[in-house]
Amino acid sequence: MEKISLGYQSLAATFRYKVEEGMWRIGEPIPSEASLAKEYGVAVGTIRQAVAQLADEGVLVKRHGKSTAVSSGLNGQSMLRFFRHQLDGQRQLAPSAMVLDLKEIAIDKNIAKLTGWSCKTLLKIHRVRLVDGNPLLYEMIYLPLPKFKKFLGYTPKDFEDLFYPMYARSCGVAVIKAKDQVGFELMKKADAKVLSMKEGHPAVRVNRIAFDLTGKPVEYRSSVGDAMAFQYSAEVN
Amino acid sequence: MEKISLGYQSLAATFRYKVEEGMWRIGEPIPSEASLAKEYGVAVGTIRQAVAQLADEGVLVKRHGKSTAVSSGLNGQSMLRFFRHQLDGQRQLAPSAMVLDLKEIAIDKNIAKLTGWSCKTLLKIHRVRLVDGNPLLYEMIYLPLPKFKKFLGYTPKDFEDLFYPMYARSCGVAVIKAKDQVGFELMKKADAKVLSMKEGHPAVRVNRIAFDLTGKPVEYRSSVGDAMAFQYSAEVN
DNA sequence: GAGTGGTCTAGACCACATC
DNA sequence: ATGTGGTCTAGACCACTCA
Repeated sequence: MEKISLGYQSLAATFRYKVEEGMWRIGEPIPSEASLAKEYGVAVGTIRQAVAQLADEGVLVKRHGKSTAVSSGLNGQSMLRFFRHQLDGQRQLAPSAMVLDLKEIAIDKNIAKLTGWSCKTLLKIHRVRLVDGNPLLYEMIYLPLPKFKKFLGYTPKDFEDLFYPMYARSCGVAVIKAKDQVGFELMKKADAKVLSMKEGHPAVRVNRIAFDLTGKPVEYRSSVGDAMAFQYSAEVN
Repeated sequence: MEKISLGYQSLAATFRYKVEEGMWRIGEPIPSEASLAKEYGVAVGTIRQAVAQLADEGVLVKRHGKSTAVSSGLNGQSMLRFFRHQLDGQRQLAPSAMVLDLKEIAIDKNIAKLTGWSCKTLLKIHRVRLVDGNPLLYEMIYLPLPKFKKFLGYTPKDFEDLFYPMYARSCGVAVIKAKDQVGFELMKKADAKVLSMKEGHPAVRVNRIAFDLTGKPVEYRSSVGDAMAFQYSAEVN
């Protein structure tokens, strides 16, 4: 095994590969910087630079005093917090979620184009997100099917409130990034029914593509809710 | 002058201070890393770490082969690109902007709360952003007044299409970050008139607070447009 | 060619978490 | 006490920009 690698960028690529191939498993610690330095025959500082880059990308997580680990991904609370809730004094909010339906479908041409997925079938999950029992968001979630086949045997009540941690635990998929597109439309009949609203009511739609550790799209999600209750926050840099 | 500073974080704070106080001026190069190392009696690597942190924050800009400089800020095209334009084949889009009005006003209580500004008066600028001559966005821009007093003598036609570079050049203010809030409402009469639309039409409102090199709010902007033509993109990490 | 930042080394010592 | 990552040093050499 000759080493062609030169420089911390190649090392970073090597480490990224280890994560992709599952040699470094999600949520688990990687070898110490000192041992990696020995293994690759470089100075510790060089290892540190490579690790720092991956930590920047969200692939690795550094923990002072403990080992560096492969990221387990976002926790998935990132959707509901975008709604403005009518603040009833200091009362606690009780967000929850409910899966209405799941089924295997043929891949949608539009979704295939957006995600670049080459699989033949998808798992389509309908669910509602609620606050204090009131339905706020109606979500359609599409997952590529070889990868998420474990969910095929699930029933609606087997799903947890937060999906992303469940992806990590059950399917070995860590979501570390997502791209949202926010648009407005008039509510369709089917959506209105689920949300107990009138057809034609102003609605917001958020289409999201979520990415895993390797930068590949692993989820497509289309959510609809009451435009009047919606507020989206973002930073521009 | 004794040095109490220890570590690259203190150095970063020192450098940030130099930028705040104008000792390092926006758009201009800072001393080389070697000379800074000598000046502060630390190793070059330590200087590099401090500089890297500020570069990360967008305060400094590194340029391989040339000197590191204080950032001149964002270029301000970050608003209009959020609309979906009906693509007429491969035709080029021609975005532009027009200032309708500017005046000095007493500070708005709500804006004061959002920005933390303690000044007494603001400059309020109305402008329209157009694509191919069609009004798409109606913006109200609020600027704190000691800082932007130079604009008091301007007439509408003195303003350029992109505001942020103009802030930098004319007022020494570099915008490097902003926070957007996207919400939905029904169009008010005054807004509808400017945009050639009907009152009560679905409208999107984007409220933005823009921050300068020192992290202080320097602009409040409220923009309204046709919700049906709007699309907002953001990344979640 | 002179000056800048970018990469890398081989150490030292510090700060934190854990046993 | 041990092992981890965090900070720092004092060099060396490389890569880029520009006069």
